[in-house]
Amino acid sequence: MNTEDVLGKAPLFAALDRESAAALRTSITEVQLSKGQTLFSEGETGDRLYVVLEGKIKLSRTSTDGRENLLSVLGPSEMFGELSLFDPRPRTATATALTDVRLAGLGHDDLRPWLTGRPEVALHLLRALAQRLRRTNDVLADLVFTDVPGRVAKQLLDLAERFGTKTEEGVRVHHDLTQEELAQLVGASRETVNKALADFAQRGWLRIEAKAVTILDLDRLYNRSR
Amino acid sequence: MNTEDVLGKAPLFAALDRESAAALRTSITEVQLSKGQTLFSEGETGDRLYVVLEGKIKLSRTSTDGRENLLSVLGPSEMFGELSLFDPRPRTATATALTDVRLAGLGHDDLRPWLTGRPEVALHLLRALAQRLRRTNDVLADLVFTDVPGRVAKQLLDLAERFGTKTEEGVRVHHDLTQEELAQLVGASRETVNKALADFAQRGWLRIEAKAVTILDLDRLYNRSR
DNA sequence: GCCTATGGGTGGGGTGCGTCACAATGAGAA
DNA sequence: TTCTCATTGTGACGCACCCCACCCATAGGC
Repeated sequence: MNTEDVLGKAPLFAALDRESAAALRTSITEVQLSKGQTLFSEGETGDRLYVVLEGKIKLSRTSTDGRENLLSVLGPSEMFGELSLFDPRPRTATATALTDVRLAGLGHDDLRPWLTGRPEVALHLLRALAQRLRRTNDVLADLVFTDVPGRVAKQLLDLAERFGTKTEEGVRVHHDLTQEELAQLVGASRETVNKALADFAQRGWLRIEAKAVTILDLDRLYNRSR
Repeated sequence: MNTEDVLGKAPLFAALDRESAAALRTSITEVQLSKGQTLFSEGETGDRLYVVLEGKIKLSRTSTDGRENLLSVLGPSEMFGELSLFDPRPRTATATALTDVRLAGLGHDDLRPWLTGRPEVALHLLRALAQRLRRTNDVLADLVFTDVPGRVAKQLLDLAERFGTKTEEGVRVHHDLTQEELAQLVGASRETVNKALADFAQRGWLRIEAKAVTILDLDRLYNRSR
């Protein structure tokens, strides 16, 4: 997919007609990172937002005693880093490339005139943040009410929706996460997640692959996630 | 505190000069609820946001199997219900009065012209949502990394900051929550929260009162929360 | 080829906390 | 006042999950 199309799906650009979008694109700085590189770190100042063009990025936080947790994994057309832009404070998360990645970056000053001059841009962004807040509240509830295998199942289904490709066997989800990272994403230990995955595989619901799974029985997995 | 001053502290009005604020106020509908009444429920449609003028409101969600959890407790000048306004979907939480309460309500159509005509309003709202998202992410991390007593301590300190009054003994926090509700707020069982509170009281860090606590040793409680 | 590092797989012990069960206290109604 | 219902207080028990310990497989460097 080309840059144009990927950007068009981001909430920021979806609000704009073709002409305006092209104008905004002139302010964009493209960034390339190779796998493992970090774009910005917790505590730094920063007022740029990014849209993933190609590849995947993870957003993580580190607790005082050094333990990590993943807030999210982002793929093409998804936006991040905008909190420091709307609310001028240090970054509260670290952004690291899970794969080689290409990003579109936009600074506060580039965006400002569009926010003030184009109400529909601000409205789209408000909607995007509102949706994120809802999602985050869902995740919160899951942490309280759902056990680890359930959260793993749910997370896999979510990843499948966003990154999955249909095959004749089922849905292949190349998530690019180590089991350690998957564990940090669902708020559990690596071992427990591994055992949950092994159990699912044992039951024939999925097959484990390198940084990927193929979901063979969506329905069963879905039931386990509720 | 009078209505004018309370509203002025809400992010929605903070963006406006005195004159515009007065104009926006004419669209406001005031609502009164008595303790225990619900303003709106999960699943309903709705496109109004509210600012608490007096009293306290809780926002809760119910999981499929009937268990509840509290998203937040809101007091004067705090805003809620705006997600359904920015993102037209059914409400994802239920709003219930913890005390007799007075609210300022504003519908989508009332607000729309201000959002489109006044960029600073939209910017303030974006900032408010960004801050909420950060807070929610903090809560998420706490659920993963902090034990129940720690979460209780943290929650009490948060409530103290927002609703506490200084006395010669310490800080009195009239939170208006039953221990059951406090438990739902920190994502734990009522019993465990009770035991944590009893332990804190035992150590002389606080005194338990009816729907309130007086924090006697802020420092120790703070250390326990980290 | 070999050697090291990184990630995956698996068993077992200890424990924090949820669940159950019941007693005690308090607040509001009649 | 007394009765009732809501809320608080506390012990016993079980289990999900964290932590530790270890081995295996694979990939990448030399």
